[in-house]
Amino acid sequence: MSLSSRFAVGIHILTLLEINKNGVNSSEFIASSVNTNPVVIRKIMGLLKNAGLVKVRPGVAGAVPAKELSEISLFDVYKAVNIVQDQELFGMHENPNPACPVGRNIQETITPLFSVAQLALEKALGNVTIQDVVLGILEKEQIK
Amino acid sequence: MSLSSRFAVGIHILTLLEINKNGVNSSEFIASSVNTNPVVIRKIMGLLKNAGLVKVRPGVAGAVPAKELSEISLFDVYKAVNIVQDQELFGMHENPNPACPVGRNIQETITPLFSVAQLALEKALGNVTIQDVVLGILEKEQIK
DNA sequence: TAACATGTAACAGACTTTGTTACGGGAGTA
DNA sequence: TACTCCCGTAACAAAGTCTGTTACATGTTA
Repeated sequence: MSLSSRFAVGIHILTLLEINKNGVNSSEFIASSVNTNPVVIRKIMGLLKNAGLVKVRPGVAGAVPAKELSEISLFDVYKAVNIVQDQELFGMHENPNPACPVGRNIQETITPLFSVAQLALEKALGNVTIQDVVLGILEKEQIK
Repeated sequence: MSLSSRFAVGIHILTLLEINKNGVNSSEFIASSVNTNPVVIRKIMGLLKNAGLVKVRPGVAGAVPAKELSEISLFDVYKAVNIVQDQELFGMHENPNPACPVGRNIQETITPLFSVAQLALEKALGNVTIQDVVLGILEKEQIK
């Protein structure tokens, strides 16, 4: 089971805005790089826009970053594209039996433990920026 | 989007084995505590068994832990119930365009970054044991 | 006004999870 | 042996999400 690829696509989009900064980054152009439908890109772009990561205007072709890419972390993108809610990375079974000591306490016992793990994940994502991804790609291109 | 509740159920099962260690932990009994179908429990129990965490025998009612609960971490359970594969916590879009510098490099650039985050998550899970969960539940029972 | 891009609703197909029923086969007891 | 209980597993259905598509309204520019 994997989390939605919206996250990876969001990173792809932002990275592409930089690599192709001299071109026009329309949803169609981006879609051809990601290899998907332009509507998929527009939906994700909308999420990035709501999060204040990109600027897009209806009717005007092309999106641009709303911040320095070195100030957009993978965590920002992860939050923006909404693949996981707070405290909800790990699914919980509903309505365990309140007549059982385990059933009536398991949720509040486990929740903070799950939270710690989720926060560790999110912290790791906060340590990397889109700029890092851009540099990684440029390096790989140099080598080739 | 949340990861499968099999993980939470697996923890519930192992915890219950301890709390109800003087009783017979049949799939039906456990199912009533978890509030699900016995078959769901048997399936998850099979995964725990394959991972060497519990002992169960066909035809014989009841499961018992195969190790000390202080030596079973949440990470062990997480691996056992198979909610996430290695390097696959975050979904990736397939077949990005190889004609684009971003498309042809994004996967290998992102994969190690995702890996670091996933490992941080898993490490956090490794720091907690089922015994900790058992103690947490006992504490909550004392207070009430 | 014409041409083009974004924003969004609506829907379909694919996939996974969760819950069920059904049944084969092992284990223990009378 | 016959009976009963339970685990193991296959098969299937319902529900939910993701991903991709079509269609169309709205906004912008020439």
